[in-house]
Amino acid sequence: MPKIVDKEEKRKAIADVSITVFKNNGYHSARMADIAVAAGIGKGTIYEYFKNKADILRYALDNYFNAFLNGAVLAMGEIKDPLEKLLSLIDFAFRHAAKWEDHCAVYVDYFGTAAREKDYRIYLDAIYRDMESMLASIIEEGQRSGKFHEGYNPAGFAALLVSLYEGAILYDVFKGAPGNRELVRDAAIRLIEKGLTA
Amino acid sequence: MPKIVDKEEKRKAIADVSITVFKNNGYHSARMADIAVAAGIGKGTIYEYFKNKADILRYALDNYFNAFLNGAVLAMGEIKDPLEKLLSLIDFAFRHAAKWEDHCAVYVDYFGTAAREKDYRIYLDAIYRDMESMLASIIEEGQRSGKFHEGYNPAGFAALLVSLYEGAILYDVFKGAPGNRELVRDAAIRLIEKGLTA
Amino acid sequence: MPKIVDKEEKRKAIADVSITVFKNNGYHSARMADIAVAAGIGKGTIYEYFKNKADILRYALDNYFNAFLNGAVLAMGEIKDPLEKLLSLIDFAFRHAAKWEDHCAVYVDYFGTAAREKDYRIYLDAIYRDMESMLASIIEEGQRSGKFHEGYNPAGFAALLVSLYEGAILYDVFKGAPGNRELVRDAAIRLIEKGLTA
Amino acid sequence: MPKIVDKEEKRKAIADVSITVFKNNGYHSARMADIAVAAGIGKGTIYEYFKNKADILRYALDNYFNAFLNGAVLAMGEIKDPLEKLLSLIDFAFRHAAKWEDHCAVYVDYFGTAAREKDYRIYLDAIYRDMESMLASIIEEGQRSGKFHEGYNPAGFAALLVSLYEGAILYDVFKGAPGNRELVRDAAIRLIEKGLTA
DNA sequence: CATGAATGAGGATTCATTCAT
DNA sequence: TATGAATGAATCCTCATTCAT
Repeated sequence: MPKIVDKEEKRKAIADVSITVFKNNGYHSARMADIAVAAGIGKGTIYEYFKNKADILRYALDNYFNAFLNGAVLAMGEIKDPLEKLLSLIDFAFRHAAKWEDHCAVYVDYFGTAAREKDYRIYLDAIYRDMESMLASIIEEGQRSGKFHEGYNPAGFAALLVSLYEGAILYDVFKGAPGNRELVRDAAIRLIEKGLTA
Repeated sequence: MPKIVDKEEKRKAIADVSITVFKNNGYHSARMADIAVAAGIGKGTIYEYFKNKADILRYALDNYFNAFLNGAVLAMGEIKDPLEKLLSLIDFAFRHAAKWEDHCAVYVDYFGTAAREKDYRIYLDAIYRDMESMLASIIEEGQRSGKFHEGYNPAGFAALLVSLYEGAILYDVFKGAPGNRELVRDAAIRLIEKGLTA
Repeated sequence: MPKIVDKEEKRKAIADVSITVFKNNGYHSARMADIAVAAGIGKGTIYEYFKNKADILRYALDNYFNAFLNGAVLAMGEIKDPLEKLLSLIDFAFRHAAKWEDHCAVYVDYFGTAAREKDYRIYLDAIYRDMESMLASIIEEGQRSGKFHEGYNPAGFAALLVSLYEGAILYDVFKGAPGNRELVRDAAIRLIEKGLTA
Repeated sequence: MPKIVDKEEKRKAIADVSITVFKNNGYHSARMADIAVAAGIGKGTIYEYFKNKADILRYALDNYFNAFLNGAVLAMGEIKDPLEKLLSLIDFAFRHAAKWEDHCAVYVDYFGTAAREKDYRIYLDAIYRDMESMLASIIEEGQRSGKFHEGYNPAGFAALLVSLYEGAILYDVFKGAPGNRELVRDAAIRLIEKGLTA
């Protein structure tokens, strides 16, 4: 089934180009014509691969989220120690944000839409829930083994970690100052290490 | 003589209504007609008080930021102890976010615009810089007095705190789950207390 | 009846200011607010003196046309010789255009409107007819007395003179080059003198 | 492959229709919707061919002016005698005005705009300068050869001719009386012949 | 009389999407 | 499959005019 491969490949290519356009112009201001030009195809052709403008955004960020989830599983791997596992996850998360920088920038627009439109919301909700339960179980694990401080509510700490991550991404998107990401990451890792362990 | 109107009061009233409309529909989707209807005035009247749609957003969030900055100064007051000062600031910040819930929701859209348009960016940049330097000096103070751990880069920790705050706001906007804010806040305060102190 | 004098005086004052505004911005682009500011009165006050925007234009150019007609009669005075009479009229016409320079500039806009709207058209038509019959009778007089060349159709020559005058005004409005008016006037007078006399 | 369209042809078609609409309603009052309906196309389609409303006007009158300039050169052709050359030019000019009657009617609006907006002004200025220098050199030629009266300032006479022409066009637009154009033309030709020759 | 706050009809323009080729 | 010409719904904003004070 070579055709299908081609089709999927072109979908990805168009989505990648779109992300750049979205990043530069903003999702709302970006015109389909801009994408077509950037992708070197006709305007109509986009609609052979995507239902509409929102569909491109959705698809592109699907990839971003899937890569995160897959990468997160890989990052934790067979690590037994909960602290090590958590730190490996955090390390991966920051590397992921750096690698998918453009997607992160567009994520803000996606977020705004997602907060309002039901379908998007449900979808993003599920992702966040996944991330949080993943984190919460690590926290619980650490607390059970006596390595993490008992005072923390696992769900609350998980939500805190997600918040921190989202905030760091957004802030970096806005700032774009070189070295800022690393500064924040180092502070975060140290703080978590010192503050979470029993 | 014509009707006498408190221009500034009416500006504020329109902006307040607008924020609600922006929150519900999103800034981009919200139509000037929606605002006019919600405010119980004619479409044209809006333009007597604001140059354009963006001007309303800007004005509304100006108030939000100014209230934050003023409140932050008040929250720190005469507190000498750096930890107490920091915690008071954090406590205020979360209360501020709760009080200005609608503005927070719209803040995402503002952020997206600000990241792209020069004027907005400069303005928001200044606010962030203010917040960070405020925080960094508290950290330094704590480190000098030996109360805070020496390992932290003050600027990095300040950026982390801002990130965390922004992330918590955004996450809450998205979630909107009752009790979530408090869960995150408590975890944050405990983490900072435990992790930052020497 | 002092009130009426005041009212009429203020009408004139507003109309004069309006002509300047119309000249600078063009009739269509000029806003009632501009006129109010320029006149140092409130927007609503204009409507105490004029029915609407078009009414101001109409009134202002009424004055212009009336002054022309009155001045023309005066310029011809008791002059018996048809050539002298014609030249005196032409001389006056050019001086009138110079004196009412701003009105001339606005006249273009008026003309465009007049060409389209019935009421305006009828009015302007009457003025042109007056001017033409005035001129035609001078030509006929000159031809009867054997001083003007017989070959000219009086109505045709009158229309030519009006055309030339309108054209000179418009061209001058556009050019605005100093000395241009005089150059055209001298050429016109010489041409008419040489070409019209038998 | 999509429909193949001769862009330039369609541009011309839309512009032609627009001129009719402008003539009937006036440029300012004419709505884009009117043009679309008259052209049998969608409103949006106009913008595929023209940047905006002003662009249509500009394009249409570009054609008008270009046709004039080209026709003028043709009309003068290889004619040696300056009087003959001038009369041929005048004859052409009047025929041109008759042929482009609708454009002439719209020309008034263009003129009003051109007198105010810098870009338009520069453009129209250049055209007038061309016409005048063309005419002035004919006058000079005639004077050198002793055929034209020496008393005329060539530039002044050229400006007079242009004024007369513009005035005749405008006056005709306004009058629209049948036979008027010919009456004016005949008077003009006779006057120039008699008055200009030595 | 004078005012300017309020209004909403009106119009230019944009752009996602469709569809004939 | 690819295209881009065509479309019109959608929306911001302007400004002449009204009218309560």
